Amino acid sequence: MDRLTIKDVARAAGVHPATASRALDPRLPGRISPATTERVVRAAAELGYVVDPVGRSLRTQRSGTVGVLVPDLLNPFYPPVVRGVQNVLREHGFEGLIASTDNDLRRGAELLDLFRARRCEGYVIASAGRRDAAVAALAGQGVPMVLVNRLTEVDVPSVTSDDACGIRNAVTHLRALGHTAIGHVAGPAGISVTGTRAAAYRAALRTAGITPRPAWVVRAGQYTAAAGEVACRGLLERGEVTAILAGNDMIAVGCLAAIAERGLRCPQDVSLVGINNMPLAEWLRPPLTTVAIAQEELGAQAARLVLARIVDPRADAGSVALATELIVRESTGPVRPAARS
Amino acid sequence: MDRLTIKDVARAAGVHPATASRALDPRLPGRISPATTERVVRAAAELGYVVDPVGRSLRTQRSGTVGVLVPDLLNPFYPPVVRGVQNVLREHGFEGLIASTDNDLRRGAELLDLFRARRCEGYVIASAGRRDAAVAALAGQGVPMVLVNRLTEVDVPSVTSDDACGIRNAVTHLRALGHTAIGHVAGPAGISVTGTRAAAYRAALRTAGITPRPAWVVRAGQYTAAAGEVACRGLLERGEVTAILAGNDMIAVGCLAAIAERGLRCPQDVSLVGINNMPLAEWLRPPLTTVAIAQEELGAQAARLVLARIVDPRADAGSVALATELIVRESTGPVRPAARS
DNA sequence: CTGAAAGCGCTAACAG
DNA sequence: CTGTTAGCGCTTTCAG
Repeated sequence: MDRLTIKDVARAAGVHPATASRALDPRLPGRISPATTERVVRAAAELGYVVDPVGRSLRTQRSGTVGVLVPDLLNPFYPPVVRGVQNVLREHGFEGLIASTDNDLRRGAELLDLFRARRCEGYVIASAGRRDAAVAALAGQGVPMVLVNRLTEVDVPSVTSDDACGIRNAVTHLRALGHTAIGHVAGPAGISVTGTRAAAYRAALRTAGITPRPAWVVRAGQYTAAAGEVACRGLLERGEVTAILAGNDMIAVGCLAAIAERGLRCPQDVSLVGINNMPLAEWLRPPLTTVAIAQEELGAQAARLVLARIVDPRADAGSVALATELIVRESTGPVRPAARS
Repeated sequence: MDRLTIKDVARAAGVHPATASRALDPRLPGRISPATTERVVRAAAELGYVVDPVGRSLRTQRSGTVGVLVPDLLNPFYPPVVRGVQNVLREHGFEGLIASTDNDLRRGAELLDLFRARRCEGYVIASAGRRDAAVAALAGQGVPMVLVNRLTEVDVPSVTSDDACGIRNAVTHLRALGHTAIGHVAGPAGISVTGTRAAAYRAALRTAGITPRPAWVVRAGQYTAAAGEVACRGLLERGEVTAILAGNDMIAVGCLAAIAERGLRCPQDVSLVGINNMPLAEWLRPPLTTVAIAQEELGAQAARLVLARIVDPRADAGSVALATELIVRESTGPVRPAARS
């Protein structure tokens, strides 16, 4: 009942193993007579035969496997991305090997080696640093690879969210509420989204007729609540801004803590906007206004691009930017005239 | 630079491929002369050879792969578990295939088939229903398998948290604050933890000298905030309890919403305790008192048990219950004399 | 201790 | 359209 091979199927159908193999391969249309195909398929079904991927891999030099690298599975941003990737891969008979780099480039390189050892046919990488030697090396070899969310200096096909548009909408929203002194708690340097978002923030301010001031921007050392809290304290001490755009929702959580700690209220004293729309955003007090990113779709698109490149390595998988949506909750409100202490 | 085989290593070292293979196998002590071993190892290192797991698998009939099934990767409880599993597996040269069942038994069965097709050598299953035919069938075949957190009717080695102890501590804590009318918002039926926790809740009450009343217990249809909110409303309407033990943190989030909706304050009017200590617990308003579970350790232990059973299938991997810890935050406080409506 | 040979399960290339 | 043959990369007999 356990080890069922193509030979068993062939014997049951009264044909040669090679014929059975061909009959079961849907990509060979008309190469086998309908009658034979029918007999083989029936025999396989009755016996409950499933191909041994190992034997197949050895012969075809293809593993049916894609490496998926995320910075941190514990960060609620990534599980939906992984889910999107897995679903699409499985639809196409592939399996994703999932790993977390813990935001460590060296660990990422090790994991890529591991994936290579396992003969992954392609890679979905959400953990790339702007300067990521391992990723650049792999890209240089022409291995099918798609970056998600974070880009490298080297040009590699990617799927990102259109943060610039989302941030523009957020600033417009704040401007309409009367805010003109809008701060930004940026994420750590060395990751592309940090720069993208900071630039988009400045551009959006200008578009709204506001001249950005350097004193309005502080940097969090990581995309975590703790780092966000520390950074936000610095911003609040200067007492200039009435609204804050956080680099992402985790940083926004830290901002919320810093705001409360200082005896201020959100949104009465300070309005706050996050980015990502993580599940926890709606459970915060106050529920967080945030720029939603279609995380699962991010993963799904990435998987589709990799698969396309696996099927045809020369297919130039262009990069994609997915639309974002501003989710207005209760952390943003009209500016108070007296707020500029 | 790409396809490097054992033959290449053997040639470089001037030995037969079989010899090279033996020299690189650490489990064969003294079967190969130190000099030869040295030469082969050096050659392999210089060339950058890594074994092809496919060729090895085909020969050894072992895939180096373990299937890992969780109910829902988007539920923040599971990523740490997965991480614990992966870390231990990788330390031992194994790779985990990760999949979410979306709390759907049929989907779980499909995924198990997928894993079986990929020749997984063992399984870590965190998604078992109390009556789970697919899991039971697999267990019956003597395939190495360890359940995490959720148990089935069939007896299978498992790693769980000692919820009973944690809940006892939570009730003791509430009792010390003066609460005697303590409610419970249980999770959905059909999952073992739901029953375990409900029973532990009743036992803990009795231990604290309180006679549990049926009217104090309501059931949420899922372990989600939305379901918790609906269930909790029913409990609050009766107006009997001054404290609530939620079936887990997600349900607790829902309780928080229901409490606020009713114009009550936590903890002044109603104290609340969760279970799991998910990351979001400390970001809630008020920060949630909860029973912490060592999730990563849960996964790590499970992986160790499976590996042990893979190495020696007759090893009777006993079940393990990990200690819990009550994390007291701000959602629990002294009972108000006037609180009983 | 090492070499030779065989074969894991599958499919591509080559007949027929 | 189908059978034959061969070999993917590795390890494990079996000889020596």
